[in-house]
Amino acid sequence: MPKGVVPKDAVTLRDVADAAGVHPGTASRALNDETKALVRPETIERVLAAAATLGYKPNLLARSFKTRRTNSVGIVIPDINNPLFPPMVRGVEDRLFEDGYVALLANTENDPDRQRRIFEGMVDRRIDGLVLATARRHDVGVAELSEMGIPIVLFNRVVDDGRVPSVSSDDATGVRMVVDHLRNLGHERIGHVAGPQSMSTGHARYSAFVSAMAETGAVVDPRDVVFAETFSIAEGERCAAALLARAERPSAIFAGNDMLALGCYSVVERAGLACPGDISIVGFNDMPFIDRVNPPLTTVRIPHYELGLLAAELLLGRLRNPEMPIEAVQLEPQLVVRGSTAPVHLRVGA
Amino acid sequence: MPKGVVPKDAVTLRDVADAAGVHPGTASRALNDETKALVRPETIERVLAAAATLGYKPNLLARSFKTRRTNSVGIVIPDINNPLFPPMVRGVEDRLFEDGYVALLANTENDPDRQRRIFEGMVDRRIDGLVLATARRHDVGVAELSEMGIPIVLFNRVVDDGRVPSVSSDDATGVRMVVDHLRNLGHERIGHVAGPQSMSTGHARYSAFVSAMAETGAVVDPRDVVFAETFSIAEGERCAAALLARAERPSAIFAGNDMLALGCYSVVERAGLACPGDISIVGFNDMPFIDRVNPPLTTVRIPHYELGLLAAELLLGRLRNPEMPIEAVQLEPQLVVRGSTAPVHLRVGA
DNA sequence: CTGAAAGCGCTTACAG
DNA sequence: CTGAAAGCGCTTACAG
Repeated sequence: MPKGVVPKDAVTLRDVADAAGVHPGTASRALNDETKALVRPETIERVLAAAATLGYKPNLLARSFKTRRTNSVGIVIPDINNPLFPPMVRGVEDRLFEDGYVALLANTENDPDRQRRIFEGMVDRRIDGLVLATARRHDVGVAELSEMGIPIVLFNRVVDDGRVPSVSSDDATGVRMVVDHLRNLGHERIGHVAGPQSMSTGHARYSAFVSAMAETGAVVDPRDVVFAETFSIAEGERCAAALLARAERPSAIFAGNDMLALGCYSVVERAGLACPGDISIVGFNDMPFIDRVNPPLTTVRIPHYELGLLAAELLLGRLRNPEMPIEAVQLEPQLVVRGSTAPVHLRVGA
Repeated sequence: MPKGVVPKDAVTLRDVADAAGVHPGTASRALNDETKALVRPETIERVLAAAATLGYKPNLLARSFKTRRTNSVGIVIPDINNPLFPPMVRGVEDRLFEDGYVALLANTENDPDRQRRIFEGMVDRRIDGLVLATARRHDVGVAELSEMGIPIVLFNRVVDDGRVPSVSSDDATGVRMVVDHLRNLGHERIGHVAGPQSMSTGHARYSAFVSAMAETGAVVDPRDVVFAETFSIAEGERCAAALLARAERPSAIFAGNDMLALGCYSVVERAGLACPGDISIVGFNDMPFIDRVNPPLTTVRIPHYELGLLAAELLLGRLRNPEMPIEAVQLEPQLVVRGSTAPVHLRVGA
């Protein structure tokens, strides 16, 4: 490591000021959009010309050190390998990029300790704000950040106490569409592979499932609901296996998201069952590439990219005006009927 | 925007020094692993204790401004929505995180202008180095960065002049495995949907295809090769359609990557052809979730995560020692035979 | 081993 | 409208 060497910037503000024959303070004001109103037009021109000929580029580190703004924001997600997140992350990044911000990305793996270390690294680097998809319903990390006054926007998942701005999908509506669809097809007993109840998505979809079923006059046998520990294929397999192991299995399974649905697919296939011939399966999220699986999965589409875009928009708003009221935006989902569901009267043996 | 307000850090090095009864310079040395050897053990202890009770956290911006090291690196990719990249990005991030680095992520969309703006934003923020998956075979942006002395490591794609460190897959070997597989199955004429020739991946696979075919005694009709503009499903469709439009179509298509192969799938299906019944298709990359498509795609697996890991490792090495010789690592690929290829004698009408 | 001082490159009240 | 000065919070030759 080169030590003791602090190479100076090729050309600094002082060089520009000298070349333009003004004081560095004046050069600074001339170069800054917010203060250039304070300086005479001819002076501005002279400074700009000097800056251009010298190829001056401000040292952003010096500026940030002074102003405490870095024009960088952190994006924290569980795992970019989950296909749900790339489009959301793109949404956030694209909006940030538009405003000259840069994005730090990190994956928590839903590990609170890792999340804490990630938060620390970002806060220590003085990110201006944070966009988070990792919130648990009760999240001490998020609470701490809030108390520190770090601007935050949650996306996809939300916290239980509604004191943090967020952008998510209207899961209650989405689930109701699923239940109505299945019920209209004639399904009486619908099983549910529920997501983790420590997360708003898992919990909201589960409770919406119970209410929606009740609304259609169906009662949910508690044994027809199995709770996954994580939103993963492996957990989907475990839960689906439990459901299929019952003496009389439900004629349909609503999975808490597409990853869990993929797990259901594997188990159903391994059990030698046909889908939707023997059992119908529905997912949630309409994540990228899920439209390529076989049989085509009926699921609920949520606007991934827009969700990210909006989350960034909200954060940018708070950065401009910290006093902005707390918003919890919910985006409308849409049922996408594909091949994994069928009327029960078409079922083999039904 | 709160103006004119420069809130001071809660507790600074000066506070710690005061509490410990030492000079700030001494406190700095005591707190820094590289200089603590210069200070007396009791003093270190006193400083550490003071820092702990005060809850001191160094201002990383101030430190970076002084030392010109930010412990941050940029990851630049074409598009995180391409399933190939999430695992690679994870590999890079995980390795960086281990060493206390933070990652800035950006997507170029293969747009040189956007790439330039991204580079500028990162360089201006004084990232310590850059890991790039967006290189073209002749890339002025990459060349500029190199000349500026910014430590770079390329991954997935490489540049033609081998003067930039890189980690990629051994495409020549991978392609040879594909060709041998297909030839052993009895295929005489194999078409190729080639990737963009401006990128090393597209070009290397295309030329390896031609050589490997020759090695097996087959000659490639130039009309059996169609060049895609991008590695996308849409381009795969366009190229496959061109191939199928020929009076006598080849019995197999080797696609430059899995995205292109997916495009081939669509066209074949739309044409009412069966795969592998009527035509065999092979992809490249074995990208995540490609194992879920139907029919199962034969492809070449490259170690995505390890590739990212190694790229980060190489960069970290260069950060420690800028004089490190330039390495171009190639990782071994592996043929994954699934259902999209079949012996020609089993074909309908063959 | 430690102190005193300089300085990294900006921005911004404060005067004029 | 502009200059002069202070200062953001560190690190690091330079003395002692």
